[in-house]
Amino acid sequence: MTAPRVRFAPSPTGDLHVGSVRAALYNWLYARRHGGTFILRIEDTDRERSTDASTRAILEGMRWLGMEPDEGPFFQSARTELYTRRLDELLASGGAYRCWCTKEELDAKRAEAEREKRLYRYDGTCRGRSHGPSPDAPFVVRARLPQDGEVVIDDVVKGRVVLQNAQFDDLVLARQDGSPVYNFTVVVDDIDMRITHVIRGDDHLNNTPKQVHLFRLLGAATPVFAHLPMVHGPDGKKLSKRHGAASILAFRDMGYLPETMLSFLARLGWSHGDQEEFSVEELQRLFDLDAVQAGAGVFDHTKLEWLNGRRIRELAPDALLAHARPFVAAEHIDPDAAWVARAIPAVQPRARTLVELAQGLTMFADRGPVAYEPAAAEKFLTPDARALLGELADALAPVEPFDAAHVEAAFDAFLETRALKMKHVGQPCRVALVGGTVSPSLYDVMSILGRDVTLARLRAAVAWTGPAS
RNA sequence: GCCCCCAUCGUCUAGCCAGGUCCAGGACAUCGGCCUUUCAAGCCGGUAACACGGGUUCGAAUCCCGUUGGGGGUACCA
Repeated sequence: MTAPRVRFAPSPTGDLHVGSVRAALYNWLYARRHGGTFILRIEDTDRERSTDASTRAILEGMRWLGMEPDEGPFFQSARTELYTRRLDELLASGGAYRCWCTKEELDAKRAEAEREKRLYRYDGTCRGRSHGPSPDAPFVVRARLPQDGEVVIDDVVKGRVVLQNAQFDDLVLARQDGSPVYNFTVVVDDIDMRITHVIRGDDHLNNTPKQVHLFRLLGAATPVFAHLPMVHGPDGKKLSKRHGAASILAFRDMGYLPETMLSFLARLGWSHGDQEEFSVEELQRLFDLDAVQAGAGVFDHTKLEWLNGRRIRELAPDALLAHARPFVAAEHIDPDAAWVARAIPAVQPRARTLVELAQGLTMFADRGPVAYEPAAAEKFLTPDARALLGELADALAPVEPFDAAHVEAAFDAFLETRALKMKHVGQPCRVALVGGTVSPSLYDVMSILGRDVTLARLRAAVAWTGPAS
């Protein structure tokens, strides 16, 4: 087999959808797996709906995920000359013809067909016409498609699909203003770019027979087709914003790692035995089309979180911090502060997203008096406990160096001399230090806070006088 | 309406192509337990599925047909 050439061909009409990203991923992985070429093509033939912002979002999303194209990005809007040339060829060969039917006439016929509950197809009025009602009458260009017989598509994931030609219109190739239409530009470009495998969402399956005819009309061999199942939300409908998030950049902003998205999306609709987590390198080595699922899958946000948590725990603290910098800054914490580096390992096993990681850091920031959670303070900062905290502070004051191991030793000694158990001091101490009942290990908390802040917070608790009101 | 696609635990899936090794395996979630200074993490265990109906076969989750359900398409959108 010669090296495959595949493409991701999004239209820049909105956010980069995770379903699209998965299609891009499968193309990219297929290319990597088989030593092929991955091409990015922006299908912006619809001038009305295409936006620069959307193009930027596509490029940004692809870069974030590390899926850089080997060729491109190509913009269809810059390739009109090619389309015009191929259109002229088709017109000359009879593969296409001019159609002077007006939109109004066609709409009327369509409405009539609907009224009579007939299947509407273009009736071929202009198939045999050589000229219009007047020399300057506007026209569209239509493909001359076979009216009987069938097309067979041997789809890699869907299997053998047979469609009757009688169902297809003579589709429009170019609009009245001469601009080419999607189904035509796709085929022209797939030929021009020597695409060998068309891997895309199965919402395009119905377009495929028309495109197969265009390949033939243009004298080209058809590529291999692989139609991927859709990605649905929990309600079984196509995933969209109403399900929370559907844009890849939204997931980035929620604190998911790019590797998490790649591993998760790859696994949604594809599998390799029972393996649940994949590195990018493994995906590139293992991925193939034969293990792609035929049925649609539901995007399971919960499992994504679990996977991201796993990934966060695996990362080296400094690598994790590198990913988390913008999220840390968003919590008004300087990512370069020395204590941040100390705190990362402590909050790391508790975070499922980078947002949670950054939030977990806030309890260590020195921002004046600790704000106690009312219920926690009331329950644990009893007079007895507060007295103990004062003594604890005195016991801890001389610890040197003030790291987790030495703090723990001093803490144990304190407990022993007072014949106390951790459960008597633990939670009061935690509330004094971070304001609530949940935190990393106390020894870690204290060493991260440092001697001064630790002692200050402990002594502040001693002076606490009950609920403010 | 018509056309096309799909169908294993709540969810992602293994098994299906080459029928028996499957009273269906893994993972997320959930429930219970262990660990434990809290919360996580980790470990152990439980609940939970072959959509339905017909065939074919000694034997079907696996093959065939139908039904039902879901999704997609039906543009001078992509």
